[in-house]
Amino acid sequence: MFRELNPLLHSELRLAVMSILIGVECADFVFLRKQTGATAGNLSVQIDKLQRAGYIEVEKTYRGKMPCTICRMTDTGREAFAEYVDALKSYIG
Amino acid sequence: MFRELNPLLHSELRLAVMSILIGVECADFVFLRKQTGATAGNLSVQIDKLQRAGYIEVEKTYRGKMPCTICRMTDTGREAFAEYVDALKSYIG
DNA sequence: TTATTTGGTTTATTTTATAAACTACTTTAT
DNA sequence: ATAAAGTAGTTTATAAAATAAACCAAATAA
Repeated sequence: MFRELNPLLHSELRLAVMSILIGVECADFVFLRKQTGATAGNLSVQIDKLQRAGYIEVEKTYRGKMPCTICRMTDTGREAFAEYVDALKSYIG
Repeated sequence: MFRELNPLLHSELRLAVMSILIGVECADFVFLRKQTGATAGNLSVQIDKLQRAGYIEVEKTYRGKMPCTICRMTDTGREAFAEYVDALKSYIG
């Protein structure tokens, strides 16, 4: 009856990050922070979890002299997101 | 951009309970347990939280000699659920 | 009558989310 | 040149949540 909700995606902030990344080629830390309104610490932790799960790739570069963390979704991430959205529908119709 | 997700509803089990209750007049503990596959302890705790939030009403009766806990959604619950579902759409399109 | 099952609740433990504090710089002002 | 303030994060500590394990009271079955 109810499909299981991937706990890695069933988190407001991680879901927001994935929701952004699914629509763009990539996004940096600052952009994600502004779009989500999250604190830097929270965002840092959640990005890490998504990366460890293989849902996103994280590239550490510099923009000028400033550090810049770029995130992009992986195919695995896309699949997981699609499945999560589908599973959600078993709850909210 | 992203609407806030009511943390009381953003929980797999509580969401499942609400999802069941929105479709029926009422449902008892045993039914909810079977439909959700949750443990009794977990279900007990989550029903309590939904009740305290005013999202469901809980009636303690007996079916024959056996205790029977009947749950039904309140108007407040219906509103909260509708808003939650709506907010979710800002994430999953 | 003594298990076993049913229908739960309570308490303890683990996991998760979040905030606070910190690091390593860069930029601006003095 | 130096101090103060800002940027881009990470790490660590704390609060909150989910879950499991243990328990209880009554009913039923052996």
